[in-house]
Amino acid sequence: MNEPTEDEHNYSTKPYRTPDGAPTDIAMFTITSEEKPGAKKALPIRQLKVMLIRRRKWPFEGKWALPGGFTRPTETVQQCAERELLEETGVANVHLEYFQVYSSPGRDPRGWMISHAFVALVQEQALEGRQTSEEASEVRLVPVEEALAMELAFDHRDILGDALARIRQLMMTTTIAKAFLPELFTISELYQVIQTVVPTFEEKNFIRKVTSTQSRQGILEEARGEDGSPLLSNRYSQRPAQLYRFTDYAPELSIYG
Amino acid sequence: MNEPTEDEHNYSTKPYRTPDGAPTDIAMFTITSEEKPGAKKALPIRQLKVMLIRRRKWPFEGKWALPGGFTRPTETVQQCAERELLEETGVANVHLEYFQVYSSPGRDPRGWMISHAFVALVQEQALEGRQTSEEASEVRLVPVEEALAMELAFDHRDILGDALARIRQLMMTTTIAKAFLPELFTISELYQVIQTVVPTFEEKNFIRKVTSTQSRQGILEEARGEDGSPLLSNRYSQRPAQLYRFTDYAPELSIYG
DNA sequence: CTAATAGTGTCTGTAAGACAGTATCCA
DNA sequence: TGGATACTGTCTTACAGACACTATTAG
Repeated sequence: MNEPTEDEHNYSTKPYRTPDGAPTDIAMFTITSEEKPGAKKALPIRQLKVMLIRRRKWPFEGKWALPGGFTRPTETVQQCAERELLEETGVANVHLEYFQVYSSPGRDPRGWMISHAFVALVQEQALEGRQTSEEASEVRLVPVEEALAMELAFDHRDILGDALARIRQLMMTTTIAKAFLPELFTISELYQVIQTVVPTFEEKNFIRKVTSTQSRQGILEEARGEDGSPLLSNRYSQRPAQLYRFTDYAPELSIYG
Repeated sequence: MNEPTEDEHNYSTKPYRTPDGAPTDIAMFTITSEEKPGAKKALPIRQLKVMLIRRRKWPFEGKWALPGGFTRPTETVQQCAERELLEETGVANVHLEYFQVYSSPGRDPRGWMISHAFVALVQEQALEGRQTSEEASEVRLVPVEEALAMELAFDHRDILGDALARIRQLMMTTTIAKAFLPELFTISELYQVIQTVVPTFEEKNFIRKVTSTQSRQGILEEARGEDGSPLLSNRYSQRPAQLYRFTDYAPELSIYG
């Protein structure tokens, strides 16, 4: 380090109490898809789930908690969250977004801990294999409503509630839905994903709105083959449906106009 | 404390390096109004300004910086920001909103400091008297564009840039404009405030949009006297203008419908 | 009267919303 | 052929955008 040391400037952190750590907590969401029993080629049942791990140590030993861990002096909190997510759940290349700080005195029995909360969004496929690992019993995907009813460690239920509110807001105001969708998707897949995260969402004429270039100014574009023919999917329907992708257009919302 | 101590559980924070502090930094914005030279009863010149203080100690001695200070173990970072704002600038009862964490290693020469950044919005009148105090030379309201061109302490220019982006977004998507306005205001005052924060904002027919109950679903309501007569203002115009107030309706924005 | 701001009238295009009807394909 | 999803046609109402026009009052 070429920086001057603390001593050279008569500066010391010792007279003041300093935090005992800067942990991160990560609310990692995924949407699971399950075939409707009976009907093939029907829209699947989708569920929003959050990843929880079971604590092995004091405090809150045996309780379920959000994954996370302590930030190191050599990394940012974002890097810490990426690292912990990889270490604890084996997941990388996730949409990972900081959203809030939790600093109430006494929130952690281990000491003065100011925690940094993230939301992560990941596709179900990215978790495959992970679910059957040797630690499977200690890592669970829990439906969000169920998780909110559980007694979680620390203030993790508050954090989870806030995280859920955040991704609901993000789902309506940004194109974050792409984190839950393949590169190409049909309109009804998109509609289902939005409804899974935001159950109150309902739009008649959803197709009209989202595909009319004029009003939405093209957040979606039709997928076409090299010869210009439309790309279609019949994963969930008899009649093949047009596939779309998100453009990188990000609409600016306003309450004034 | 009735909590179990660390020792009882064989837990100690000592083996790990812990942060040297959890400071807060506050970007406090205000809009100054100045009468147009010459014309009376004309719309005032409004400017967005940010509060800076001059540092007296190492590091960055003599440099301008955002106000802020170290969080104590007995308070949340929000409470810290409120306290520091009061101590350093004499301002209380402000709209104060957390917005980001800054945790790059090396961002503070004093050690490992994870900083919590807030935006504050305050009306010019709330700062009156403060500007002529004995420390006046050490606290300044600087036009934002000027501040962004200055060499500020730490990473405060980055923080200020992010804070500005944040209040621009808040200005367009929430009713935060009320923090810069009196309880009752005219449509053109509102329009001016929005334009001062977001210079690119331009809406022909602003009155129509913002007062049509149908489309905006009433974020504003007309102010009326006890006898039901409309309350008017001629502060900035010859012809008296209708006064409005914000309702507590908060529209939910969506890119999908 | 003029300047300065506040607001209305009116026209055009287009979107929103509702909903019935048609299209496609599998079992 | 029926069921399931994917669209399209069409109609009504309402808003968006433009812009000329009127209203109010200080000086």
